[in-house]
Amino acid sequence: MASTHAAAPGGDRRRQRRAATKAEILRIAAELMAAEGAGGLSLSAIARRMGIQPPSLYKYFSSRNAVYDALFAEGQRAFSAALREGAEGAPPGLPALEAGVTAGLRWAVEHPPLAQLLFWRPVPGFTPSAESYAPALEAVGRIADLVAGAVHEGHLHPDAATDEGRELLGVLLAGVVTQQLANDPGTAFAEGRFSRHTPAVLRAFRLHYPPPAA
Amino acid sequence: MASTHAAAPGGDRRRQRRAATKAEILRIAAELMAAEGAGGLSLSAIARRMGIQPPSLYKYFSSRNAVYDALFAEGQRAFSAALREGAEGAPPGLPALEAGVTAGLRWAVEHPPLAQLLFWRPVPGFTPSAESYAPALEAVGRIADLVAGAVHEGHLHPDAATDEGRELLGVLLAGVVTQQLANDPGTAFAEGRFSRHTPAVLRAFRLHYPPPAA
DNA sequence: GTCTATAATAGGATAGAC
DNA sequence: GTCTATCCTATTATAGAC
Repeated sequence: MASTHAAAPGGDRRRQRRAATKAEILRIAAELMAAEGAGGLSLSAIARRMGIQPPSLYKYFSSRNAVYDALFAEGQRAFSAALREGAEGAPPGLPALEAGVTAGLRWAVEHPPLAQLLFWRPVPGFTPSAESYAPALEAVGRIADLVAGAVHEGHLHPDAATDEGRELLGVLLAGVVTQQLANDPGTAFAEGRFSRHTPAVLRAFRLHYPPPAA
Repeated sequence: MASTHAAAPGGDRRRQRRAATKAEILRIAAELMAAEGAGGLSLSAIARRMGIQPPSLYKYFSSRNAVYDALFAEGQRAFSAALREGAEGAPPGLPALEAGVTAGLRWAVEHPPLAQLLFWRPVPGFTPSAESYAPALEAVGRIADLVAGAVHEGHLHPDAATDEGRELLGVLLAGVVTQQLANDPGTAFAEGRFSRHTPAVLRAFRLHYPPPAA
């Protein structure tokens, strides 16, 4: 009854090894996307870079799109984590919103291939699976919560928490990422010709939804 | 001395026919990009759709990237024209700026494949030639002129005409186009989940650079 | 879990006949 | 300016030995 997948001695090591190999595949895939463009990923190139033969990759991912799907999920989780960690270190309300959003943008600018996969649709035949899309919805919800928090603290007009407000914020974020990655790639977040204007972008959002009291 | 390329009788017709064929190639290429994604263009597919053999295409374009280059140039010209025509129909200053920008965004949302080629970098090995990039600079200059006009009329703070102001506006435009094409493609400009917020986006820019007098 | 071998396709691009 | 034929390369994916 004791299969190789059960909790037999050595099974954990084997699973760890397998997970490490999958992680290395994804790491190299992201490197290749950075070099060739997000749509230019090929299993052969991954295998070459790893020093193995292409068929071996199928023991870890069932298809090329499965690799994209895993990268998409990983990217969404990392983006969502950046939002959360950025917001955690700041006082609730507007500061948390702006810190979270800034951290998210920084992550995106520092991870071009994954960010392109999240914000654009650069791969012809690929659409994320429902499982991989779940963290995407979580990130959207997280931003919505931060906006709601800022409204609740009286730092923003309640209209900021409407569809219009959330979508306007999404437009601003996507704009920074898009312009930075398309027109000034490889520059650090703080110096990026577009990402350096993140504070101005946040200011625009603030001015658009001033609190009722002010 | 009279070569077939000179102004001999019939030469014009021949040139027109040739230009028409090139235009049809580009039209079909744009259709395929819409269906397969901007990076998914193949000469074979174009030839199939036209009912000719792939090698025949090389009489019109010297390579696959030459097709992309022509599409890029065509897109930039059309985008720039949309800006100009939109601005022309409005009073000078802020109205001209907002009308021009809105017309440009409308064009982008209505021409997804070309807009992706202009705003993103979806094709691995392709970078626009200097000739094709010239209209891009023209479009940028046109927006700068519109901003300067609004400042000159006293409708915007002079800071709007700085690098920061122009880059912020670029971020806003790229954000609308990106979000609309990536997350709600195929919807008309006025109803698009993101493009419908164009007036709000322009308002944010206005509020960010209020005129000194106000 | 790795390999070799191979299928099945497709792609871009060129040479040369007509 | 169109075709056929072809080159060369590359891809994803599967079958089966070890």
